[in-house]
Amino acid sequence: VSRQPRFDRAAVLQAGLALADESGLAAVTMQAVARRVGVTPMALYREVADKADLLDGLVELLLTDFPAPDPDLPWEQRLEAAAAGLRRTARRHPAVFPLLLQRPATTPGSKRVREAVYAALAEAGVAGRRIARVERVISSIMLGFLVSEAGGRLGHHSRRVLDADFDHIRGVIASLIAAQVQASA
Amino acid sequence: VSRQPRFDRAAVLQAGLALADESGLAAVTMQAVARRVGVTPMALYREVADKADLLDGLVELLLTDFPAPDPDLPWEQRLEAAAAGLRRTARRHPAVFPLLLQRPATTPGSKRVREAVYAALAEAGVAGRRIARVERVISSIMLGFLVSEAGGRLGHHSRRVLDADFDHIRGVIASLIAAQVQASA
DNA sequence: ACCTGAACACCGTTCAAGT
DNA sequence: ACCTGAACACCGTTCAAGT
Repeated sequence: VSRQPRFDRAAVLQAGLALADESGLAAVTMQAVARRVGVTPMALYREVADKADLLDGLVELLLTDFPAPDPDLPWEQRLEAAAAGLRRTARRHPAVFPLLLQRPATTPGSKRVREAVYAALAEAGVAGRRIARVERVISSIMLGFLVSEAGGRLGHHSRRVLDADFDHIRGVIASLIAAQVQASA
Repeated sequence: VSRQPRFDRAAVLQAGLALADESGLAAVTMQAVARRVGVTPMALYREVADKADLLDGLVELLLTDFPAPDPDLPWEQRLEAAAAGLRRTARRHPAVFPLLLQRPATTPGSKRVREAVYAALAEAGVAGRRIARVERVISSIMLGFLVSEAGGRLGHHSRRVLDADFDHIRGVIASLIAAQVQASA
């Protein structure tokens, strides 16, 4: 006689993300998540190995909720779409977003995004042996800016100022790619 | 009759930094720091407002222990020296370093580094109205890479691979500055 | 099979008390 | 003036027990 479970892993992660969005990462405790799910803290351990696993799950949520760009678009627009999507994710989940920079990029979600960038770079004409490095440099630049922006390191500048900063970052990445295409010819 | 204190703020921060270096940020608890200082946890509250203040102090330690470049050098070499110094700090204190990206850059230590970059950019020929933005972009790029490297996001690549990545980042920053000098002329 | 209650070792922080 | 002891509300996690 198997009773049906009253909640699943998705519900746990959803509750954790909501808490982080509302009250910061420190508010994501096993007890608070459990209360939100409507269950005792110990029940969470069925869906989640421990707290680190819960946090890993939140990062994964950010990465997978984030839409894959339409593969029919030209590579420039796919990269633009990915950058815009990542920025939207950062703005929506500023408390969790910095964790992206502190965990190994080996999860399915981060692999999926990385492969999309690889494909765009190959299509742009970057030599195969250069692609992995270019992706590491691009993602470091992009995440560095977005975490700075989301974490408030840059101070409370107006949206206009931050948008202009973001445009500069995009320009830097575009000319970096152009230089790599040149070097690959 | 004023007894002389058995420890000061510097000793508290030093103990906290040592713990972070040896065992990670999670090991920096008030109790562990106190044990290391040789005192009860409550005694720390004389030197430190609370735990957040302790962590702020660690970030500040990183920023001030970091050497100011010789002002007689040409601006290119001052920026190179600053980049190299920051990378050495990141490698020495990988657990604390990511916090640099998550706290407002308004402390004396971060102001000091920022002003040094401002001066170098001005000397390079970047227009005054452009300087603050260029600094925000440069520091985001640099910190994004260094936190990725220190935090292990990039995986366990060899030192040679990471050095080459770092060279690419330096190149990106150099051509960004060149473009801004051009636009300022 | 799924969830809970009780328990453990720890955490940050307060406050009155000791010297 | 400087530090401690006792206490509080919380934390992550375990394990045996309930249904």
